[in-house]
Formats: sequence, C-alpha cells, structure tokens
Amino acid sequence: MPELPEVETVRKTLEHLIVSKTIQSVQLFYPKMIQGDCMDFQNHVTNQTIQSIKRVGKYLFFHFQEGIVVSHLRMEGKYYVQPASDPIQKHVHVLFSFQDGQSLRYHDVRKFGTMEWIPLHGMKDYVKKHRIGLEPFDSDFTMGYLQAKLSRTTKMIKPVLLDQTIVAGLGNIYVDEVLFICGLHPETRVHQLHHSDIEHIISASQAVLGKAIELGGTTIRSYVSSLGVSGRFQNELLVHMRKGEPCYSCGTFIEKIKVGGRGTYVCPTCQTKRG
DNA sequence: AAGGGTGTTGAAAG
DNA sequence: GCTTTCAACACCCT
Repeated sequence: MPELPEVETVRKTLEHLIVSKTIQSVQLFYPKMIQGDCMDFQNHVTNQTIQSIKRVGKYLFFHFQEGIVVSHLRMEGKYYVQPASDPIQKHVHVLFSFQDGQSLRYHDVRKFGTMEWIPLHGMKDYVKKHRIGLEPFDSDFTMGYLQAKLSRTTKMIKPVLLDQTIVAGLGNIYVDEVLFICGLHPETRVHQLHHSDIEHIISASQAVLGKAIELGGTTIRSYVSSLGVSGRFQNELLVHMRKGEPCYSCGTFIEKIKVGGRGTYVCPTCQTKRG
C-alpha cells in the first residue's frame, strides 16, 4: 500500500483507533524485521502508552512517553486493529496487545517492512540519518530546492522523483501520474528540463498526492482490511495500470515500458522527451 | 510449470 | 563521491 497517501491514510486511521492505548505485551514472530536488539525493543515498548502518530514521507512514527517506534511498510506492510483474542493470521509478524483487550497487528507478506525503537527526540536524527528529503507539501519544497538537487545530475527524471532523498513520498504509482500530467517522458534527462517543467512537477506532485490523500490512497492489489485502508484513488489513475487502454487526452494506447528497472506506464504521444 | 513481475529501500558493485 | 543493479521475501500471473 505504501506511498505517501497510503501511509497518511494508515496514520489517520490508526490515530483514531489506538492513540491513548497502553501496550501490555509484544510478540515478535519475525524478529529479523526489528532493527536493533529484539529484547530491547520489547522491553522499551511494553507498558508504553501511544501519545500520537506522525509521518514523514513513507515512514510512520508512533510516539510513546519514553521513545518512538519507527515503522516502514515497504511493499506490502499493513496494520490491523482487532481483539487480542483473535487467532494469529498468517503473515502477522508483530502483535501488540493492549490493556483494553484490543491489539495492533503488523501484517506483511513479503517481510520487507521494518520497525525500530528510537529515543524520544530522535525523529530529526532519524530523518537525517536516512537522508529523507522534503515532501512536496513542505514549504521549503520550492523551485530553488528542486533545481539545486537536479542541477548536478544527468539521471532520468523518473528515478530522480523516486529518490526519497530528493522527494519524500512519491512512489511508482504517483511518479507515473505526475509525469503524465506534466507531459514528460520518464526517461527525460533532468538537465533537459525547462524551468517551467520543474514548476509543473512541483504543482503536479502536490495536486496528485493531495487528491490521493483525500480519496484514502490507491488500492491496486485487492485486500480486505479491518482498518478500511482500501482507497479510491485507483479510479482516478490517468496512466498507471492502464496498459493498452486509450490515453484520456489523445486516445493513443498507453504503453508499459521499463525505466530504471521499474515498470512504467506512459502515453507515447503526450509524454515526449526533450532534446 | 517455471520464470518474471510486484506499491521499497539500502547495500554492493561499477 | 556518483549511478546502476540486486537482494531481502512470498505470491500471482502468464
């Protein structure tokens, strides 16, 4: 599920469901996903009460009295809130049992997700250590910022926009959407971009992510969730997942190509390379 | 029915 | 440094 709008949807949903709950116990069924010492993680989290849930890019931060749990969903991580007495489903790797009889379960088929306990005021250091860049909504995400990041590289625009150290929050779906809106071919080299292209990328990123958050994100692989995190943005997709269908703008069939190793949807007529 | 693809990230290789 | 490739893992599709 996990680009910025999906993670934000999870954050908002969990905020309503579990803030102010106290963790009675933690069970780890796949210890490898915990960064650092597992026993330390369990000891730190046990008896802590959730104060708030924040998000930076695609990372979730669960704030407790004495520290923070950072969670990344990677490809397929999901959270469920349900009675602690429910049977433990396949692919549940972490189970937090609350004092009130409910539980928070982390479910991840591919086991790529991670969790880590960090100190109470460690969010800034964490962002710095992982070199997480600015989100499109950040007031510092400006023409100057992006131009500076792009000026010293000749990479293709798609891999650049996927680079979380440059733009935090865009992933494979939304980058395809942004580049379609901007009429830019994903293989365009960034040094070929005009000033107006960069401005367009900024506004399109904000528009696409904003709309996706409004609609609760995009659900491509269908799944049922007790969190209700299945979104509705998949109905708004302009190019992504539309291989062989006519472009909404010109009618040309949408193609699927590979860019930087990632499956990429593109309208060969509307999205042109510069130079 | 085996092999390629999958919404991510970071480590390794060049 | 920088850019590109690949591995971590399970499942689905062709």
